[in-house]
Amino acid sequence: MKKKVNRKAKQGLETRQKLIEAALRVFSRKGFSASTTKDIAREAGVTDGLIYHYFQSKEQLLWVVLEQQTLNHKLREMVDQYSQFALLLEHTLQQIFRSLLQMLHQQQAFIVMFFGESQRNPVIQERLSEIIQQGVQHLYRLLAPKVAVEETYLRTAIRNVLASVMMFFLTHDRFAGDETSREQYIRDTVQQFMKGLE
Amino acid sequence: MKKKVNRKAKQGLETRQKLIEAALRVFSRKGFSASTTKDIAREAGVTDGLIYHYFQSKEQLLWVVLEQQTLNHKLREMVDQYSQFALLLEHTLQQIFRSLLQMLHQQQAFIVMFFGESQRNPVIQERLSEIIQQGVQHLYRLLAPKVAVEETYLRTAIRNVLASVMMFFLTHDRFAGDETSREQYIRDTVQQFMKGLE
Amino acid sequence: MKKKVNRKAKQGLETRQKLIEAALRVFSRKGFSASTTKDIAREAGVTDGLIYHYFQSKEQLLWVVLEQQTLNHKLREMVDQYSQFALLLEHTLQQIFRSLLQMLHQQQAFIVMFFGESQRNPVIQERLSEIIQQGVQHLYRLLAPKVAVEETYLRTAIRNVLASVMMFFLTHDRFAGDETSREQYIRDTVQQFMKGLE
Amino acid sequence: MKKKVNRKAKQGLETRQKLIEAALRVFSRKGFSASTTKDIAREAGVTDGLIYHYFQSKEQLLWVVLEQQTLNHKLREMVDQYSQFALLLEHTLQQIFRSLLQMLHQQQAFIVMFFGESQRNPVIQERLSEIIQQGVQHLYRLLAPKVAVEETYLRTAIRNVLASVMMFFLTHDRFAGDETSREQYIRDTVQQFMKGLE
DNA sequence: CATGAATGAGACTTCATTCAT
DNA sequence: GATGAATGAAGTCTCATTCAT
Repeated sequence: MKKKVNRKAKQGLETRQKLIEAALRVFSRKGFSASTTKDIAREAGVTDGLIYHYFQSKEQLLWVVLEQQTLNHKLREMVDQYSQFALLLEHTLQQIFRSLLQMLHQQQAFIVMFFGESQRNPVIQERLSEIIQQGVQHLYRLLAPKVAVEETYLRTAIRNVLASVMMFFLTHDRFAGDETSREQYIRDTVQQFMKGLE
Repeated sequence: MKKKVNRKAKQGLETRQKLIEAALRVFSRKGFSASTTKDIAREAGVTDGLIYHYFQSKEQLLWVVLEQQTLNHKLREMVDQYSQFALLLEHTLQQIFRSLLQMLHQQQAFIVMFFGESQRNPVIQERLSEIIQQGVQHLYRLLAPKVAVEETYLRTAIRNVLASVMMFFLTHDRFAGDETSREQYIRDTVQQFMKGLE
Repeated sequence: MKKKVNRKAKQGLETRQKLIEAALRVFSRKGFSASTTKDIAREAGVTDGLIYHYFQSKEQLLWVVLEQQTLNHKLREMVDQYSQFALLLEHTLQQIFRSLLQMLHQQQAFIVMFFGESQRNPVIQERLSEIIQQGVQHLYRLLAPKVAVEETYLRTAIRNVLASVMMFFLTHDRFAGDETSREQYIRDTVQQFMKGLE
Repeated sequence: MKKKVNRKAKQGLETRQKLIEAALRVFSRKGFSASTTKDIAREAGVTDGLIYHYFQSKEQLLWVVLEQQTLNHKLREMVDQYSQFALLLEHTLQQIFRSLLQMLHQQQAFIVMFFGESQRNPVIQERLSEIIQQGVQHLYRLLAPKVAVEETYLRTAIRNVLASVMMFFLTHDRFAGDETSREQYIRDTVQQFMKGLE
């Protein structure tokens, strides 16, 4: 008896999750407005109407997708991971940015969509702001003990370098995906960043 | 008789331009997909069907809007203007970024839309890439004679700082529009940039 | 030039009117909720979407239908018409009720729908109340000079007899449409009504 | 074992009844077509699918609701009750109508719905006709021995006065529920009715 | 008996586009 | 050049109904 309920409830949650992930993919691919509920349902392998069993509207589905999104969980993991090794700070940062670019590359479309929708929805804007805040914070914890600059200045520097990396892949990396130039970019960017903190 | 035709033709061009500008505003506000031709017609103060007298489709109207867009004309003007004065390079850059932020602030919505659409349309992507390229070029011409670093390194630095400024306003400036923190940001960013070129 | 505009505007109004009349028929036949916009469009001989060129929603279309409805215009005409002849009051009333039953018969479905919707929409309720009020008023003007009873009493009597006639056809007339029993009913009802005013 | 089955069967009947009553309320509130099975299930405090365990369709549920409905059971009780006392006929009728109005007030929405559905379903129409017939019959039994008029005439009078009372509450009583005017109405209506039978 | 996930037809509505005027 | 009526495909969402558990 109990089992039955559990199994059914579990299946429900699974389907819900399937829908969220499908929505993430479709929204990323086409943008929110151009995505249709039919697209999402097909992507999730269910029928149209089921979306509305789990979500009140297409809009609310977007919110859930964005809420669940944790772009900077991975950033945190990277920071934690690489900061264990007693590397030169410069090398640590290179490693982090290398991974970051890879991650961003996978989420590229999603991020652009996120920005686009934040434009016209304050709730989403808030969420985006929050995520960026946290991303900066992760790097700040790594760097603060190791460099001797004022807090605000350091935060600005971090924010700027994150922005740069993001823009790099948004505007460049995806066109010419060649390894060499990416490595060059990372080296140069880290160098500039470090010099800026001297 | 000739005059009449001319006047009519002129009026036609005016209407066309009115439509392009209206489309720019509406696309910026809502994104391409969520904008309706009715919205655009109303914004331009004409009736529904007229768009199709001047443009083949809503899509083509977007192309025309983007083609006409010259975000970096203004950047060039700024560079030209400020580089005349024999200011410290640092002050020149501060002036430029100050103006740039102001300009970006006005075009914010449009830029986000541009990015969004570039995501799913290669032609638009190309156009965006072109514009960025040119923007970098303008600053490069200003800086190349004055700093002693390798070309690629300098270009990367410029690209990065432009990206930073852009992101700053996309994610921060619009929330807290206070003068002080903006000035602080500009000072810090220019300082980092200059240090990175030493 | 002027003519063109006029002709087009006129055609627009005609289509609008066609839609209102089609909606009246369909709503009457099926009730508001069970009527589909497709039904209405087909009944009017146009395509689906056109409804929304003229009306904001199905609901608003209902309002327009009800606003335009003037059940008691005809009652007024009857009263005016029959009261000219120097008939016995009894005969005049018989004539009026005879015509009234005929009219109600044609509008039967519409009236039931009207009642049904008034149930859950205050605006419609108001409108219904208004129409009844006016209906009573028309008969009141005819009778007041000719009978010697108190105003409230007379109004109640009129309201009652109108209600009776209405109910008669709603619950009876449509089953057994035979002439004889209808005539009998009219005679009896008028007689009761007159006696009640003595 | 037997007991268990019985208990279960009993619970089943209870649930069935709960559903019927819930359906009655929801249908009354929204009309048949605008009521959803989900509404009904929620109103009954059960889950969606259960309705289809007890009823074949939403339509059939309506039939069961209407079959179970006995508007005139109460009328009969009233007639029986009040006719025991040796009151003046006029006072008896006033009492009856007073109670009737109260009852109608409670069932108002249901009645309108009943009429509405009878419009488009012959089976329901039949049922409505039957109920009215019986209502008239109850009053006829009370009055026939006490007044000296022809049968058809008396039946018409009863039918009319019932219709009046019904319409009164449908179109008036619900707006202005004040005691005084209701009492006035009852007095006037009974008076007219009695005069009509002289 | 009871649950609620799932289906799929179809409802209302929007909107790019066409075209007669 | 300009209007706005008309089209029809497609989109979001609802809902009666089924069924595995």
